[in-house]
Amino acid sequence: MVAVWHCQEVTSANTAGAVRQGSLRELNLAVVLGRIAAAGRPPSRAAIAADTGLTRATVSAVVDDLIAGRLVAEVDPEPRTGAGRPARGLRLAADGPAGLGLEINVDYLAACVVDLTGAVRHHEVRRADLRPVSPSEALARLVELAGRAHAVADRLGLTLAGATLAVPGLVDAHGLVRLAPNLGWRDVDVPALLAGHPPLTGTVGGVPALTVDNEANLAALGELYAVPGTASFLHVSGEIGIGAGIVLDGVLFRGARGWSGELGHVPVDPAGPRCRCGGRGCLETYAGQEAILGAAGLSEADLPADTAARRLAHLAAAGDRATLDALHAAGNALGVAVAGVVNLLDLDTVVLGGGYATLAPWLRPPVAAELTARVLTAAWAPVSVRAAALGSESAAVGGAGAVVHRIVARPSGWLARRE
Amino acid sequence: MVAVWHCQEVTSANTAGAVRQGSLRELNLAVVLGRIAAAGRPPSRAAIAADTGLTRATVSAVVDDLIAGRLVAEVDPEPRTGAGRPARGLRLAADGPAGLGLEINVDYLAACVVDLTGAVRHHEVRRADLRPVSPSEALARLVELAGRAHAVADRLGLTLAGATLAVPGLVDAHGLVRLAPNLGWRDVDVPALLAGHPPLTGTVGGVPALTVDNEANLAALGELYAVPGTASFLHVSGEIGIGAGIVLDGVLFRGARGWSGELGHVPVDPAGPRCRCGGRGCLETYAGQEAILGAAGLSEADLPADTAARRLAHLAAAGDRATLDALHAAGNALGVAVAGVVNLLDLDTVVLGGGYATLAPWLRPPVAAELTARVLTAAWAPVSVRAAALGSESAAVGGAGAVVHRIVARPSGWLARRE
DNA sequence: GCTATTTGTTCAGTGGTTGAATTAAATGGT
DNA sequence: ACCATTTAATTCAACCACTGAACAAATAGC
Repeated sequence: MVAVWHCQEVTSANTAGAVRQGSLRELNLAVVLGRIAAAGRPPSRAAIAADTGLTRATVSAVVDDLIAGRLVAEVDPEPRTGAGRPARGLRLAADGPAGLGLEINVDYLAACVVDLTGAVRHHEVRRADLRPVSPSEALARLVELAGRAHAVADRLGLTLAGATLAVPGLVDAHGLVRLAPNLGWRDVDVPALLAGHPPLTGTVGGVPALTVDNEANLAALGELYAVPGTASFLHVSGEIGIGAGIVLDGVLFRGARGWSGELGHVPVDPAGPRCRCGGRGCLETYAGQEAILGAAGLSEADLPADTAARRLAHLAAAGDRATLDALHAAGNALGVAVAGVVNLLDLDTVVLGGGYATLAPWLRPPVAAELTARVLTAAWAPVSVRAAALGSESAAVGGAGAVVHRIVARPSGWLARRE
Repeated sequence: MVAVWHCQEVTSANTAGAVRQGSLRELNLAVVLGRIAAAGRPPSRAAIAADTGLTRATVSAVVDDLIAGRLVAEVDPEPRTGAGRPARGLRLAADGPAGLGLEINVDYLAACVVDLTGAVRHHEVRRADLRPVSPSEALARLVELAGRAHAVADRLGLTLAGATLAVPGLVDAHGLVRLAPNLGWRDVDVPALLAGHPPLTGTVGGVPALTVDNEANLAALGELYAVPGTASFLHVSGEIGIGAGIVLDGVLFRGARGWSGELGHVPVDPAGPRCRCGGRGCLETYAGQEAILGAAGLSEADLPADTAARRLAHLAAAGDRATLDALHAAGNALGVAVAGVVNLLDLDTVVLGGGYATLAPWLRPPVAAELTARVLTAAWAPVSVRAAALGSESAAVGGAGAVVHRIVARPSGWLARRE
């Protein structure tokens, strides 16, 4: 039996439920570990105590638990000025639990290992056109990559605490891929197909070993973890479809059924061309990959899927008029749609990810212009538009990051695991 | 000194910070009170214990505190079948703290008192055109209504625990009304103008006595409290502008700066008429009050502001062709814009509020049709569209409800108050 | 070397939950 | 009418985790 949870941010231990005696320690483990994770430089126990309001005694006890559980390590005190016993710095352990990030996309498979500190310790991409490959065959190849990642993690002294698989499609709460149009998948029961392949089976520390999630969502999480400081943003992911990952206050917003983020079918012009969704003038018909390629005079058949964005960037950099115009038009349409979202949600940052990251130099100006013109509060608080910091690896890294992020947010689960 | 907080949902006691010894009780007070509030019929201590996982001993102790603090009352056991000592039912006290809801709008002032159970115990509306009236004069009149509400609350044995003022405009975190275009207000410091007018001054139980918030936000909250069961929805409020209150998992979403919900300027047609925001073809130019009136052949000057929606409804009910067409067109545009939001946020319910509530019989069909056509997941999970349950009183009631809701969410603040 | 200062640990004390035993109040069978 | 049964609520010793103060450790400055 394979247990799979839809990847879900665990913000606090069990706020919803009752608070038992032991929850106190459980919550404070999370609080202290969170401070260590958030701190710029390794904080001392005393600093954490002053910061949280807990006593130094309590913080020491909590930290002992965290060190015993290999979540935190002590570092030598950094040279400090002034009198007093030097503090021992605390930082997240780089040899404790780690997350395994996996991705299946149209033209590649990827696996990576991210440790508690968020560092990518291993990364492997295997290019291959997966559209003609059956789901079970694709997953079998993925298991190979996962196995190698597992071996590398062992060698580095890391313990894999869970895995997240990114797929370009709608995923339900049980890890069932409802629809991944570009892969040609429909109702693929990933957990069932992976049954019996550790480390992708069973549970780790009470949490299912594998979660399956949408690629755009995980890419947004990757961006969140990679660039600390921006807690709320819209991550627009331009591929064949256009997905949006919405991060609000450091938490990925998923919607009632986990199907949020469909930006491609926001109407841009009701009299525009017919869209495959049945509507007219959806954003996708202006700023989707096919639309941009078409406007630039290229046909999708000309080139492998993975190089579309790079090909366009190459042409644009060379000054190709048709391409520049196509990108400008796409940027305008994107700006119109994103402005609506920004007005609605009062966001202050827009991140161009996926294929758009490559094209950001040409998309950013028209997008920013539309935002300035259409966002009501732009005069008071300008909206910043930037390219994603991570490249195509963002979804896998985001998935792996989600695993370790969950441990940091609720360390008690990891500490209570049977070794 | 008047202390004002921007109305903010307090979801849990102090999850962000450290958990002290006393927080345990603090959290469990909230948990137990929350169960009592959420339960359909008065639950017994034993049922709460079974439900939360706490022991009956703990629940009894917690309930004692709640009863002593006049937040909970015991009711006679309801006739039950089967053996065993009958349970004593627990319900929210109807004679404890209450919330004062106030509203200043273009053509009326309103005040209401809502008790802990959510019942509206007092409601007064005073119609008057407030556009020519200065802010201080308008607030002076509001203080009169607040005074009467205070007197009524006293007579009913209720203790006012705070007040919320709804205004049709942008409000910042300190209660400063940045801009209320339809009132003609700009940078009005409401708390300063109300200084010295209890019960609108100072703090109650550690929480500022008065919070100021946007009317559309509070109307959405009113809907949330009035119709239990729908935890996530989009509340569209059609007045001169078009505001959207976004409720996600029972929490009003406010955006980074509290300025979320601007739906009126979602683009519907980039080639459409110019909008006062500077863009083109914004939703407001199709489904705003003026637009509908214009399309129906009426001019705004013809009628007082408050009757626009009712006048349109009257004409539509009488079968007036121009009005029916105008409403149909507005509904279509609204449906297009809302479909984008629903796709983005994966919502399953849309509530037509404000002026749209009156016009719902005519707006609902085209809105629903557009949603069915444009929402990608509509085939799996249809989106329900319905009129708001509360009428024009929704913002005041929602504001008062927010006060008592805050107490239910964190009873320790109320219990710790100096009597 | 001595004092001041800051860090981290030890330890008795306390608040709040736990779990079992006890009391309370009803039903149902004989 | 009486008693066993059943469920509700309270009482009480035990225990767990945090508190606060005292103490030990480690450094800078004089």
